[in-house]
Amino acid sequence: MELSNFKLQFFKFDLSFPFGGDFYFYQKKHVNELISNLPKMNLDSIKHFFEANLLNEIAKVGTTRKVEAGDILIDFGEQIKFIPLILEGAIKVVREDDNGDELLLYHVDFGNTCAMTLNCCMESTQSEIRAICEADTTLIMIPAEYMDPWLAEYKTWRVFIFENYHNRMAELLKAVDSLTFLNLDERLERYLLDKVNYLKKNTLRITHLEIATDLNSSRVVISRMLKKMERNGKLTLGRNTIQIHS
Amino acid sequence: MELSNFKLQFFKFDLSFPFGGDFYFYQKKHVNELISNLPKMNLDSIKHFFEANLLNEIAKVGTTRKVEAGDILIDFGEQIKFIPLILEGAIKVVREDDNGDELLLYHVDFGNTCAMTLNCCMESTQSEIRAICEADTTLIMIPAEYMDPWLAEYKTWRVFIFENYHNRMAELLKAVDSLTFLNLDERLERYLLDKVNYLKKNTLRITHLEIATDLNSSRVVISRMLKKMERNGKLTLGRNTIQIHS
DNA sequence: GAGATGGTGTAACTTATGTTACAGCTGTTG
DNA sequence: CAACAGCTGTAACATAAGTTACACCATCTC
Repeated sequence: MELSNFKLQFFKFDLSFPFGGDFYFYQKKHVNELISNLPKMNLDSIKHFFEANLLNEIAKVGTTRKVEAGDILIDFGEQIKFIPLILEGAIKVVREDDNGDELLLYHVDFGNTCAMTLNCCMESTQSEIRAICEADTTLIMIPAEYMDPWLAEYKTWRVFIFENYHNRMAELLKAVDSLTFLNLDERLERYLLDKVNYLKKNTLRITHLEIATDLNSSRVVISRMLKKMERNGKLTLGRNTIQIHS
Repeated sequence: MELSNFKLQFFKFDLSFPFGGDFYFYQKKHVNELISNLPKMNLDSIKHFFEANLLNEIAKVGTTRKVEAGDILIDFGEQIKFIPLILEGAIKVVREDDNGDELLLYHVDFGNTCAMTLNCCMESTQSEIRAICEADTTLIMIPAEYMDPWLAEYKTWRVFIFENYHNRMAELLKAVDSLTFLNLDERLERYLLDKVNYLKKNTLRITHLEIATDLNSSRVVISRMLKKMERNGKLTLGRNTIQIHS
């Protein structure tokens, strides 16, 4: 885990700069300037989400963190002390039962946070999910104690948090729908298209076993279905790769 | 739909009573006094959830509504203009696909609200679910426009809203878990126990077809499983009734 | 009380998915 | 290069759940 030194740098600057509501544009520019000095932290992607004062605060108390593909960001039962705000990359959120069987719930990508995590921040409960990085990911970690006061103070924070809840809820609903109303072959198809979408690649590096795990199925079944899809011209199979024809 | 006249009555009273932060206990009592004058609106069940000023506001802008068992409270695609706060009764939330196939997602009962609905209030989107009353239900309807300002102003409102989100999310997660990791017979068992729990009756008035619909299964299958459970001494079947042995 | 309606029980069959078993292939490691 | 581990393909079989069909009841209506 790499922590940037952004916090300190910003603080120094901040002392010389008495912000007020009237400095909106100036201040915004100021934050951007700072960002440009720090190639590792790029708030650009989120700067339209938040009002200037809040961006300021985020920069002050947040720390950047880089996580590699495959790393586990949050695991079951962990106490969460930071709100993760994703700047870049992609994270998958999975659920597990007592037997260790898994199911992929949904993906979280740029500009979002994990609403499951938010609950934990607000109520100091434990994580009910596991979050795994799918690609190299950059995030800002915001200490959980800011969650509540920012809700009171910043309209854009409220909007952000609620939009995230809404999105996560919609994703969960989609998961329920798939499980209830779709057959495995349809779920598989959706899964692959989803992956193509958020990884922005037509050729996926993945094994049949990994897919089976995500869909809580078995490897043999997935291989069978993939082969059928290949015969139908929907994709091309290779060792560790699947090329989707879109 | 019956609207109480609570709003006006309270307002009259309110004018003669300049509230301030220091009047906490007095004010609380005051609210209770008012409530006792209005058998139809009983804020008792929620009075511990909210700070006095907020209770005050709820009473001012909210209207009570009584809904009968079987009524549809919210339907797919509806625009939601009120936050429903359940005082008494039980509501089930279901999901439907294009073919009209249903699935029960979860139940909402006393002291709770439907977080799905909250999203809609905040973002003026349409309902993704249908909410059906399972028992005669009393609720307070709060106009959606108070959602955001109260978040800014009242800590207890924030806690309430987030707890609700958390609970709904947990329920959805439970639904996903059931669908993924349980067989239909286990889901059926859970379903029945759940029903016993929140209806607080051991003998359920329900048909096999209704159960099949809630579980998105077919009547024949449910009858088969129920019969087996009866043979195993878990319950007693009757026409339109199931008595659970607990 | 005859017919209609809706709820329940059961058998026989189909289909989707999971399981076991095994063979062949690829890339890695000693 | 021999041994091994991990990935893929396929056949044969097992199981869970859905479907169709029909009989029997209870209740309600005319």
